[in-house]
Amino acid sequence: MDIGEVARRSGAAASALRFYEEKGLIRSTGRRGLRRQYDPEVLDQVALITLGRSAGLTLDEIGRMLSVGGRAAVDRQLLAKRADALDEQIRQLAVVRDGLRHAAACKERDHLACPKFRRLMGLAVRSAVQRPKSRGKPPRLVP
Amino acid sequence: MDIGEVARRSGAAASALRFYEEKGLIRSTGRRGLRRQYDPEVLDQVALITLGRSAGLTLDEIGRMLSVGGRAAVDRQLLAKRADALDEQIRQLAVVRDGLRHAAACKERDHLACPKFRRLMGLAVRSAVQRPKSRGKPPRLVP
DNA sequence: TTACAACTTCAAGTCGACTTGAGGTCAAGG
DNA sequence: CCTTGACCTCAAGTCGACTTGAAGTTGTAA
Repeated sequence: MDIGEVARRSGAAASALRFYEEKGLIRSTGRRGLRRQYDPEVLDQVALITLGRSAGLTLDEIGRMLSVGGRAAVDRQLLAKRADALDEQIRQLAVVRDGLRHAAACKERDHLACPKFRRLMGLAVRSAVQRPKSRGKPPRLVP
Repeated sequence: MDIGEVARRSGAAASALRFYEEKGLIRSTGRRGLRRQYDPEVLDQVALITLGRSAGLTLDEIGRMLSVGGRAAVDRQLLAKRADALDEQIRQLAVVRDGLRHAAACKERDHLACPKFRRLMGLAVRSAVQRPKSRGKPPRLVP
């Protein structure tokens, strides 16, 4: 397949696909003339990348996860560890979400005066402090 | 309070606080010499900013909520929408986590070839040709 | 009074994930 | 054969939220 077809079928821009390839997240099978050719299986990989991106993972993280193809038990440990880290990240996001949801529902005029909100906010802040700062573009939101 | 104390107590860097002030998200009460002075209530505002940031709001959005009077004029719709977006993000993270966890346990060398993994990832079922036609409920297709 | 830590301003740099633009190549259809 | 549109490379630009660095000022403790 040409890059254009991959783009059409995956929803990712051709420029993004070139970028992924440059970063080693996907591979083309060769060229036809100048043009990159891709196997259909690349569609799965791009889908995985897209999924990871919308979950807020960086391309580096995704790359690391993709690259552990059936290797040793070391990698199993690594994978399990990453899953645990995701659990933690999910927990933190849930706290923030609860805070937001309460703020949206609370009748209190000034949210900063609501004890419940303040408590939730405190939690969110504390967990935000110890989290690595995520820079760059925020995750692509799925509407 | 000096900016340094606000930084210490809020967890935000002094440079970030100056940045927030420049953007109109917080206000100093004046100067002592050159130095900005802050009221303690700025701590609440910074906490709110931090909460909003970790929920994925932009400083502009947060600024709009903070800008009306001293009270936080929170946009409930926006907050609810953001909470929903967080739900979605959490859902996607959970999918990735489950995939990782499965990959850690699965013997398959190529995870993309494993049906269970594919199902977890919500990937389209591959090559229907080589699998027996199932009677009963057709698989739910993920678009 | 002097040292110095803590501030100040302003410009420029950084990070991640791409996008955009200029200028060039090429395969296929008419 | 010629056109055309889809591709190519490479450099630079973009966006948000800060950070960093240089160069200067000042409150305060010794």
